[in-house]
This record gives sequence, C-alpha cells and structure tokens, in this order.
Amino acid sequence: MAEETNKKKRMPTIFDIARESGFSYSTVSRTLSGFEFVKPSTREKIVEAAERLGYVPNQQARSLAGGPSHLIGVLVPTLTNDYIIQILQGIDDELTRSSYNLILYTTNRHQGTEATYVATIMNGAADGLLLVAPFITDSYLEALNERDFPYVLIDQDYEAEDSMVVKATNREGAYIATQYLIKMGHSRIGFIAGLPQLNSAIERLAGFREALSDHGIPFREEYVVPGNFEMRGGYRATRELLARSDVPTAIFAANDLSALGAIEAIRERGLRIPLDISILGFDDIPQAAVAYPKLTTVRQPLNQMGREAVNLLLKRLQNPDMDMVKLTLNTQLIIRDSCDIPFD
Amino acid sequence: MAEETNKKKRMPTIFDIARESGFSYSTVSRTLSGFEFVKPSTREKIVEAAERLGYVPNQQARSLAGGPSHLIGVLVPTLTNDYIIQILQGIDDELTRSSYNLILYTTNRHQGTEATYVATIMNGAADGLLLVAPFITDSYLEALNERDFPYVLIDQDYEAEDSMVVKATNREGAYIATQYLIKMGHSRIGFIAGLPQLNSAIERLAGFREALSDHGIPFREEYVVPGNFEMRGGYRATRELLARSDVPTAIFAANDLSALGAIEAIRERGLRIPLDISILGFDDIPQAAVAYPKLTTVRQPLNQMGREAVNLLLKRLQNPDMDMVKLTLNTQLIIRDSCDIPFD
DNA sequence: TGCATTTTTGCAAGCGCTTGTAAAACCAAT
DNA sequence: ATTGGTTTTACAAGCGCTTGCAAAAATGCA
Repeated sequence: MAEETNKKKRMPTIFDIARESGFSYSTVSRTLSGFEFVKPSTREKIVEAAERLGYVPNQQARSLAGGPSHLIGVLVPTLTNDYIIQILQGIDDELTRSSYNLILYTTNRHQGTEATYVATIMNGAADGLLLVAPFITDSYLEALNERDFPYVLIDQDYEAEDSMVVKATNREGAYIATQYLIKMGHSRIGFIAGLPQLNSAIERLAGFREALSDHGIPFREEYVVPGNFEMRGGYRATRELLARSDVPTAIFAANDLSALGAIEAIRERGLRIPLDISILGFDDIPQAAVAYPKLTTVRQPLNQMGREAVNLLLKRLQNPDMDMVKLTLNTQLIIRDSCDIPFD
Repeated sequence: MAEETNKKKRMPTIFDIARESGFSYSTVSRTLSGFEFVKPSTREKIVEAAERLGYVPNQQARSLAGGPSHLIGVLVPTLTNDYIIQILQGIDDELTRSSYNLILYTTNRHQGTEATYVATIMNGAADGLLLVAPFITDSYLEALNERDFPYVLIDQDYEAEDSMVVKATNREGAYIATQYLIKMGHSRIGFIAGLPQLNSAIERLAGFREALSDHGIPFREEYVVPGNFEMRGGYRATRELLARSDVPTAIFAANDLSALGAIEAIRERGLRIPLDISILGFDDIPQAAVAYPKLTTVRQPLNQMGREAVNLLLKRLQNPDMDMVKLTLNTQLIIRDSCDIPFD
C-alpha cells in the first residue's frame, strides 16, 4: 500500500531513440556517432528523437565497445604549485577546444602511485596520457610503449626512450640568467637546487655551472644548496646560505617558489632585496609578478607547453604511426626588480 | 613474409586470471571486488595470479555492469583563479584519500556547457558531482534531482532547491571587514562588486551595506562599481573610482583578484597603499600574502570547503537516503598591510 | 521492365565486468 | 552413513554501445 516513490529516471539509450524514431538501434548508433551512409531523412528523424529525449551517449559503453572515450588522462605531481597549474590551464584550454575531457590524477609524488595510475589509464580509462613532470620510472614507460599507448611527457625528458616530449630550454635559460647576474658584477652566487629526479632541475644547475665557468668564476660546491622546488625548501636553503661567513651577493633559485621562500628568509634576516642581495627565479608563475619586490625570473612558456602537448597527443591519436616528436620551447629572461648590482 | 610487428599487447582481463588460477571468472570478479565468501586459499591463488599478470580492472566495464566508476565529476568555472584552485586542492586531497579519481570539467562560464557536462556526468561518467561556484540553472539541477544523482554545491546556494551545499559566511565576513574599515575612520568606502550571478557576490555586497547602515554611514550607489572577480575587472573598476572628485579613502574588493587589480590601478595613479588609500580583499588566495603590500583580506577556508564537500558527497554515495546538509564555514578577517587610517 | 549495383538498414556478437540464481562441496549432527 | 544447513563456485544474462556481415531498398543502365 505504501506509495513506493521509486523515482530515479533512467537515462535514454539508443534503444529508446530507436523505438521513438522507428529505426533499428544500429542505424541510430551509426547516425549518432558521426557519418555513415544514412539517408538524410532518416538522420533527421533520429537526431530529432535524440534531442527530444535528451539523449547523451554513455561514454563508458561507447569506449567499452571499442570507440574512443574522449577522455585524456593527465598525471600531475601536485596541485599546490602554480607552475603545474599554468601547464594544466594550457592543457585544459586546448582540450576544451577539441571536445576532449580531462581526467586528473595527482600523484603527490608518492612512490608507486604513478605506475598504478598509468596502468588504470591504459586500461581503458582514457585514450591518451599527458605526464607533467613525472618521476620517470622505466616500469610504466615500458608498459606504455609495449601497449603502444599514446602519451606525451611534459617538462621531463627520458633520453633513452623514444617518447613524445614537450619541454623548455632549461639549460639555456639558466645560463642567460646566471650570465645576467655575473655581468651585473656578482661573483658570489648561491644556487638553490631543485629535485634531482627531475631533468629540468639538472639542466638548470648545468646551465648555471656552465655560465660560471664560461666567465671564469670558480664553481663553489658550498654555494649549491638542496631545495625541493617548494617555498619551504627555498626558505631553508636560504637560511643555510645566509649562515655562511661569506654570504652570496645573489641567489639563483631553481624555481620561483624557491625564490619566494628565499625572499622570506632574507627579509626575516633584515636584509633588503635587491640592495643587499639579489634574487632570481625560474618559471615566471603569476605570483612572481605580484611579489615584492617583483621577481626577476626566467619565463617558461608553461601555458603553451600544455597546449603543444595536447596538440601532439591529439595528432598522435589521429595518426598512430606518426613520428615521435620532441618539442623544445624557448625560455626568456624577465627582468623585474629583484636583482641589482652587488653592494660590496 | 613481411614480419608484421603487431605489438599492442592486450590488457589482462578477469578471464585471463580465471584461466591462470583455475577458478571461474565470477569467482575472480567477486574475489577482486571486495569481500564475498571466498575460501582463503582460493583468494590467495587468485590474487597471486592477478598480480603476476599485472591485472587492473577495467573501470568502464565495471561501471557499465553496475558497479561504481570510482570517479567524481568536478565542475569548475575556470582554472585561472587561485580561489578555484584552492578548493580544487581540497577536493583532490580528500578524494585521493578515498581512492576516488577526479574527472574535471572546466566550463569557462560558457553558456550551456554546464548543462551539457552535467548530462554527461549523470550518464555514467561519474558516481557523483561537485559543482564549484556554478551559474545555477534550474535546468540541470532539476535533472540531477529527478535522477536522484548525488551532488554537492560549493560556494553557491540555491535556496529553492533541496541540495547539499558547502559555503562560507560571506555576508558576515564582508560585514566584519567593512566594520574594520569604518572603525579605522573610513567613511568613503568604494566597493568593487563581483559577478551578480553568484550568491557569494550578492551576500558580500549585502554585508557591506549592512555594516555601513549599522554604523550610520549612508550607502552611496556611485561607490559600488561592477567587477567580475578578475584582476582586469578590479583594475577597471578602480580607475573608475579614482576618476571621481571625491575619491574613496578605502576600497573593499569582492575578491582578492579584484583587489590585486585595484592595487595596480592605484599604483599606476601614483598613490600609495595604504597611506593614500586602503585596500581590502576577500578569499585570501596565496597571492594575497606575497603581494605588495600584503593584502588585508577576509579568509575563506577554501581548502576545507573542498574537503567537506567531498566528505558530504562520499557519505551520500554510501547512504543515498541521508538527509540533505547545508554546511556553512566561517570566514575570518586577516589583517595585513593594505589598510590604514585615512589620510584626510 | 529487368538485372546488376550501390546505398541503407538490421541482426548478431562481443567489449570486460557484476550479480541473481542454482548447483556443488563442505560441515556437523543425527 | 545420512540429513540439513552453510559456504563456495559456476553459469547465464545483461549493462549501452560499436561493427562486421548480410539482407533489403533504392538506383542506374540496357
């Protein structure tokens, strides 16, 4: 007797619209998933019925049956870094334009999660994969290649493998930046390193060393302190640098976040930027421009990197046999207010 | 003769591991998808075989067959606002802890996209939906309710509907902030409004007006200029305010991004903050703390809002009959360096 | 008008998985 | 040993869709 209010309307399926339009479900399927030899009048009726019923294809079923899922997996290390966010924006923009959707996996740099996610993605969760600055592990790259699964590495290269890659001129950017500092008159330059597992970190350090060497300034191991690409790491590294007797007159941080941490540490010490000490960052995240003083930094075309990666991936999706491409975009020194000639 | 190198290894399925372990596929399915009455020795063999073959369940198939997709849809208006990012972080954190994955839809505030995405999501793409500050449209909320599809609204309320909501005390926060300015001695206070389609914008303006009225300061229509919650909008609004003969001594921006735009406009005009004019924001995005001067603002527990929303949604997923909940978290005035007593 | 083509449509199978139902195996107790 | 009850496993069907193949309808041409 109790009026069972069983609502939960079912979503319409191709069968519903087949019944409505009077054609078979396969004709409906063909009509709805792109062209095929369908008589215009038929197509019209089917489309009309679909719209009337508010039909939306079930992606799960579609991709199970062999069609594309229209989903791209994006693997990011974290969401707490504007550098990642910028790339993500680029990816998202381009994906939106292509009517693809994005399934996001945040690894938080946890050991092993990357491989797990990759396995899930390969197993039908998405049509392709974008890896943003991942910790490369042979394990999953191998799996990816074995299955011939389309993917693009962003801001991380893996020399040994034949992968698609989009990155920036890290080494050159670091070189130019360091040179800028040197020409200003700095010779005691500290360097806050990034995560050694990341290519970009290695290349930036290399660029730094190269510039030093090219200008006859001896490289001093003690001036290179470990960081982690995060603010706290930059803060700690800077305190360490500041504790020395021969404090550097400039600090080149491997990324902006580290530089921001450095600024905090320096200010805490009562020193002025850039009067007492110059700071130079890398990335040019949005915060760099609003920080005080405005951060001089090396800009990476983050947004563009994301977009290019999507384009590459999409191209590969259309043509599975296309050649592998490695794209390297230019970095650029953005001069703002955090560097000046050394005081002493 | 041509050695056809047809690689593209297939992913193992439950049938493969059934064959390997010697049990039926349904036993494998039951074993792998949580408990069931499975003999320990059987379970062991199955799990072993699954691991050996590197088995990963195909989510598409799983959810098609009626199981959960372990995917949560997240609808955000944009990725270019740290306010959104903060919420997203909270969502992501909590989701990760719950072994759910996230499928991200960026509407970019395009007319109609929200409804389309919602339809897709309901149609099997995800188990639940999180709507971050959406432009509410009856159309899709109705559809959601009709299908009894689990969703949570974040930072946007819809009084008429019986929906789950997580928001913050916008009105109260704006009230306190305005009062703070008034007590400092300001009486000519400009207000940069937000998007009128958003509840939060309306409430903040209401709080502002209320505080004015409670302290006997007449509300002046001309001091309220339209903004769009973005930097450029704040910039333009401020220029407008600055062009008046009776320039305000303080500007309350409906969000931090607008405040940042205001700062730019003010500085461009050669005025000093907070000496010549005070600025107050809303949100407390990361940039607020590194801006110069450090922005005094009303903090919303953005991260927490994201997390609470996920918790609510997950609870609802477990218990579809749970009561609707509306959660309102507290905002808090964060005093930094952008406000001071009026000069004149 | 009749026959060979070509265009259009329909049927069946299957993607990888879950789940209701029934059969098999097991256990203790009679 | 046999019975009754419980635990464990297997089979079948089906989720919504795509697609190869074949049948039906439409078309062209002699």
